Amino acid sequence: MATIRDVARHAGVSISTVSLALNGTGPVSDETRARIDAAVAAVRYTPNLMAQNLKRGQSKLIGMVLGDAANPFFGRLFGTIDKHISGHEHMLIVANLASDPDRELRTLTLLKRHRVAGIIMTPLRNDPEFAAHLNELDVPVVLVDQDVDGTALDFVTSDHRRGAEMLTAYLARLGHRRIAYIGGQRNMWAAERRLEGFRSAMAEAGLEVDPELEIVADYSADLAYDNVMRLMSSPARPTAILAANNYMAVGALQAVTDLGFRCPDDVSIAGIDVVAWNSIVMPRITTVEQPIDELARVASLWMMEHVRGEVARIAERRCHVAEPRLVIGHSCAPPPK
Amino acid sequence: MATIRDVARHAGVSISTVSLALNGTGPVSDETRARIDAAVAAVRYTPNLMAQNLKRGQSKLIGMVLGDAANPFFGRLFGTIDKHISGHEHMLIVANLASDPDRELRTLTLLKRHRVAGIIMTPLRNDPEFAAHLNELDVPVVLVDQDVDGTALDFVTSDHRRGAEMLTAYLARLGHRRIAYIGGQRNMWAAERRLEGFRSAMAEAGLEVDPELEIVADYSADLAYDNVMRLMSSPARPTAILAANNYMAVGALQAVTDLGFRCPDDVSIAGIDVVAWNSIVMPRITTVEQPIDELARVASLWMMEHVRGEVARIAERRCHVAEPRLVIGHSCAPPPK
DNA sequence: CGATCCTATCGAAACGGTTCGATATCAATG
DNA sequence: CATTGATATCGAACCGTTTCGATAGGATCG
Repeated sequence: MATIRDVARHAGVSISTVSLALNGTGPVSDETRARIDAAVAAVRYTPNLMAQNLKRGQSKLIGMVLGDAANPFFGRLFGTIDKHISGHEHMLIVANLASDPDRELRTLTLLKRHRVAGIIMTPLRNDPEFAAHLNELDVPVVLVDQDVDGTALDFVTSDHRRGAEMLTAYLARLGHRRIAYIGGQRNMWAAERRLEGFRSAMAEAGLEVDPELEIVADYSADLAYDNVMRLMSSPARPTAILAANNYMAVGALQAVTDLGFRCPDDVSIAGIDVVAWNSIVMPRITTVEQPIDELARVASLWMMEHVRGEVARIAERRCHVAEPRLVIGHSCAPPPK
Repeated sequence: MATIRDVARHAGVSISTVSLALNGTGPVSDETRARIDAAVAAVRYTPNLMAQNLKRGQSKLIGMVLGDAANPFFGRLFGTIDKHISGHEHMLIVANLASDPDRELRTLTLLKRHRVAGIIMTPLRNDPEFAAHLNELDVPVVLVDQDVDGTALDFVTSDHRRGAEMLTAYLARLGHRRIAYIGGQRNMWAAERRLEGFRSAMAEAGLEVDPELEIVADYSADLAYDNVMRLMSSPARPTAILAANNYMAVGALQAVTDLGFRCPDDVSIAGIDVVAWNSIVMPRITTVEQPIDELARVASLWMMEHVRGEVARIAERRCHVAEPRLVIGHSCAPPPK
């Protein structure tokens, strides 16, 4: 592969002159510039970014760590962030955790070895050991969707608590009293916020939470299916089910359908963050949507500010909390008499 | 950030010894090794991959170019490829074309500047100019899903033609004679194969294709919606609709539903590659599924063979054609009397 | 006309590693 | 005891750039 030396030789100038000409730094006569351009084309020169970055001390690479690439939420998040980032001749190194928290530390280390200019991530873990690693990483990080307690990193999220509140309050207004909640892992930040929102809205509506109806299903459709099967087979079954993410809403609807119940006639179902294909799900599920584009825009913007050194590393952490949007579908109705 | 020099100074040895010890190349006494390990921990040394790669002449980065990150097909493809690749301490630089063919060349150039060890891509363009660029790129490339005529690059795909044939034949067996086909862009490789499959299966069944019922909707849900609205409003409306991808199947079902028709009673709908949420779409759409995991596995395997130099650049191109799977749902029935 | 200042170009030193060819030490060999 | 061969370590060159300081020629100035 052609190097800058080949260009210099071909154009009959020194390599420093080639560098000056190509980067537009330093004065170069028009005639020399023309000869260099011709040489570049002749030897098919493509600057070696690894060498440039090594010399400049910073790479034009930004790490992105996704919780689960198969989930459309992350696909849209990545796509939109890529749109913003790639305009600045940067590129994204993307790693997929596949919902496995054990891969998280190893992934961060690998990204650091690549000397990425920054990392945008949706963390899975939220514990002191992980927070310590994050703090010692010495690379700008913007967290998206999930916070990590004990760090002072920029954080962009939608208001998970408020989203759960909106849906719960909506179900309560319809007259439901026995509302089941299918939640995510207990130690994950967003899951905790959603659970808080559910509980607070229940209390606000003067309703009691039956511990039997508060399920932890780890964001998995299968676990949600099994649990809803069990719940709905009990005589004290709920009249409404609130699922904390899109997968679990799918699992819940499937279980309800398989048991021969009709939704929303026999039981109402609402879900958080049911994206994309929701438009053709019958019945269309009532949901709160996360404003993914807004999250991506702010995260990219802040990351580029870090990369350009426009924000001091020690500066106070920034938080952006986006408002979720309640989308009424046809999966909720007043409870059966 | 600590360099190998810091480690050497701290351990009281030369930098070459540190390198030999850390890479396990060359003999190092146990005592020295221990001192070096201690020094690494003390100065918090992380090897600079940019420097290593520069010296070694090859990066541990593999480029991945996605047609449209928001489409779950690409999310799952990326996730599975990442699983295979990252086991070999490689990482993926991912770029999203967002269905815009104009970004394709620029993206490839940028990846080449990063000196990626190889590129896995789902191309959008299929024209001689693009093929020429690909041939001159001088980087191992594995194409997935879409071929580019005029190149001899490794190619992994599912049998698009056969998938369309299976669905068409299925509809014909149910008794449909007026079958509409909603296709993708005419110049895209996979779209052409699917169209071929539709036509061949129609001929095979002794059915005539009404040119009015062969629609090009560019893989867009909105265009499919508009076109199906028009088709179904005509007196000579079809009794079955075959959509060439998941988005268009959704658009078609939506249009049919909005017009007050019932599926499958009034009109049957089948789609290619309706993934993920299909399990709760009511009615569940009959579809052929692409074996994404198989595509990802073979593509990763071939790429790693290229990276390790196990396959000559001039070798004959390899093609892997995976068999799609017909998944019968509830969206198809015999035509109304 | 000598001093001063651009302008255009160049040589050489980095950047942070790897690796090849010394060198030094020491036990085994004939 | 001189030779040989491991074993452990080191110095220096190199990967492909950027960039700083130096140089040389020509125009401008007092």
